[in-house]
Amino acid sequence: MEHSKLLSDFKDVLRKEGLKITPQRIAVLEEIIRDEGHRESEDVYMAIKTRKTHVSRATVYRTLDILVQHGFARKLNLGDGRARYETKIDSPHHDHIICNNCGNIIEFINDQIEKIQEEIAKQHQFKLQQHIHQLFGICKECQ
Amino acid sequence: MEHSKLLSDFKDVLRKEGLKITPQRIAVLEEIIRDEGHRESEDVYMAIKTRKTHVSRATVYRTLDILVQHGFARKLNLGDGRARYETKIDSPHHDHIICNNCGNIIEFINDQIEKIQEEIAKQHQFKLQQHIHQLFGICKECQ
DNA sequence: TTATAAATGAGAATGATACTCAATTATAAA
DNA sequence: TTTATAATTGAGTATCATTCTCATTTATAA
Repeated sequence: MEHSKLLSDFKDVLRKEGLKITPQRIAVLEEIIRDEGHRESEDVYMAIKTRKTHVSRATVYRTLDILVQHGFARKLNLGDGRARYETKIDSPHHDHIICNNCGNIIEFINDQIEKIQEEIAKQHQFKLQQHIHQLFGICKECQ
Repeated sequence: MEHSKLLSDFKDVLRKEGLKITPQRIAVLEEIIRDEGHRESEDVYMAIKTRKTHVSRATVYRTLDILVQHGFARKLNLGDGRARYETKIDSPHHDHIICNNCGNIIEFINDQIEKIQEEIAKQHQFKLQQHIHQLFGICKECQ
């Protein structure tokens, strides 16, 4: 999606929610839609500081939450205690393969698995809301 | 598996690893093979204290690690910051469906998904080691 | 321009888990 | 059975990501 469209969409969301448009919030959005992969909160914080925008860790966390809640970002839990954030704009649903050695993350999507998941949920009379599907192993480079 | 067999298997493992057989370690094993579902470390700790065995949280964590490392228990990460432990004895591989409302956990296994996972790993030239597959939704009782 | 409610940020709080190290204990050897 | 000793334990401290607090600052509507 076009950068300016995205920015104005975000501003619209903020306005609609009665939230203020601040340089910090814009900076976090910009950093996430930069689309540089699966970013930790600390990464985003440091990147913004490097770009000379004054921001705090608290605000980064708070803004990342807003982005997730409004569909601009996706939050992932890789089980290592640090959340990762990735852009959700122009990025269809996918799951992840993670290298246990170098930490490299590859995305995958499989329609058949998605369908089977729905069936499993139905079998157990669950109303499916989200899922986590992560494959862990050793990537080509690390073998 | 028979209780006494399990106990002696555990003792064998400890001996083989040069680890000592202590009442605390036995107590943690007993608590896990009780098979009362997906236990938090704190649960296990409290249960052991209730049974009048002197133990500390540190030892519970340390022993759960030993159990996981030697195939007596499985550790799961449900993304809420607290690890869960379940017996792995006589319990074939399975994944989990978790209710977002009441936290109830149901196990599932699907061979087709397992097979597809292997294919996906192969496609990306990953040597698959583990996977996490969790479905989250609202269970029958909570709808 | 002003009034004000919301946002920010520095630092403290939190909570699960890991670490430290002195005291205790299991075990192998005598 | 006793002894020597290396491993284990536990109380409390440390860690680390994240959240919270609240005084100060700022965006925005009037």
